[in-house]
Amino acid sequence: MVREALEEIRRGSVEIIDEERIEELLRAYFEEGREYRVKAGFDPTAPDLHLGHTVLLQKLATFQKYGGIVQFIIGDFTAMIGDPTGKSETRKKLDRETVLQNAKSYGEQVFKVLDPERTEVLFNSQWLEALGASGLLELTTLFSVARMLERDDFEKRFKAQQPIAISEFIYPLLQGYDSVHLRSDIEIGGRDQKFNLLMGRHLQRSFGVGKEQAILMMPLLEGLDGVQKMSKSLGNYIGVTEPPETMYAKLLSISDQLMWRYYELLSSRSLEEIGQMRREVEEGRLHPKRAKELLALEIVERYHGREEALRAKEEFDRVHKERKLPSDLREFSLEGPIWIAKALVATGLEPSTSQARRDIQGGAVRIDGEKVTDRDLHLERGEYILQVGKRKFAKLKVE
RNA sequence: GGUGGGAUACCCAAGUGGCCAACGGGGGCAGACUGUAAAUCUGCUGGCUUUUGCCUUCGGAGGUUCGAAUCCUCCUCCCACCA
Repeated sequence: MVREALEEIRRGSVEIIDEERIEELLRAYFEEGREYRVKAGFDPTAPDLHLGHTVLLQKLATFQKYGGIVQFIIGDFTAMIGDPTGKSETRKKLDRETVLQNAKSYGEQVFKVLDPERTEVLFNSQWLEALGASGLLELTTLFSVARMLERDDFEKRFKAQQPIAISEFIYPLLQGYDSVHLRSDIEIGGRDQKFNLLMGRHLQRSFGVGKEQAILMMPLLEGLDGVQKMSKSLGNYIGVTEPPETMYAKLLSISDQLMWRYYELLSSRSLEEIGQMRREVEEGRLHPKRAKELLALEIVERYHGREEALRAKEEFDRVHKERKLPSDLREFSLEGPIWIAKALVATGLEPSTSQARRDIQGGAVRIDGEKVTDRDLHLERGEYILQVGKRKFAKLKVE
């Protein structure tokens, strides 16, 4: 039992510090039903969770299966500092109302993965405000500048003679203090969080609050491009609130190589099963696209349910396999006669008439399936199906 | 605080009076090939009632000039070395 659970917990992780502690906690749970606390921190800004975040959430959910109570921390206080990522700046404190609103929105997204019954949502301003200047001062005596400078990005910036605000030194201390205050048994975070996570252990030791937390680090999920980490600003993400069709299509567009990565980090299939599939694909007994479909179905189902997932697949196949029109064609009605480039902009298929002209020139535009070659084409009264590239369609009625 | 260097399109980066809507690379979009995969090859990559035309853009504001990303003045920001 313990071994199996541990195996599942280990899956996909980059590094675990003090694995014995986790084993201990699991044993205590299986033998005496004793629960334990697993902490993870999140940004208080408006959440728009994508699959990258869910890697962490799913790991938390695994812990919930085996006796873990998740301490879901919304870092509304620490956000004022801004985690030192090198280029970050001090951020403004969000007002209470916004924070609460964001928290609510978090809940809506997070509980598709987490069990609400086994989750405590906490705001760290609650105890960090109370800490006060003297408390903060005391915290700062527990760690040296030299050790602080060991942190990767601090070290780099220091060597490169780039500025480091003193407040940035405070960030890890506060995050670590969260663990002291909450008596966390385990903290999980991204690989990039190692220093901060270790701070939790250090401070727990300093404060003598019992055994130090174990640490589990998860990798950052690569985005759709397969290279950079998934992030909203890079536009290579799949949001958990995106419609099923979009999710499905995005998942099918990832590379075959990346698919296995997603399988490992996002699928709930066992590693054996995944390994089996992979062998079959390599031996040519299973089409890679089929494997990708299964992955896409599983993930879409998680956020939208079985029916929606199947519908998304059907829709996708209809458009891309059978080359038929999507079922939910957006319809527009315009005064005619109208210049084709204008029509494309009006229907939102193109951002500008200049771009439209270029795409027509490049052979990317079709009307009723026929490639448009005349850039000056005008549409007369009638109904048309406009298409740009492979995926953008609109129905246009010219009056 | 002193001295020097820099700011160009999504990013990097050329360009030092007209040939510049601005070389090249990355990224992105599209086409071919496919499985809307990858790889590869090709085209495009400021906007405009319609393009061998017009308008806007080279940190900001003025100025010189027939003409400026390029020259001058002031301002803002960044970097390096020194203190």
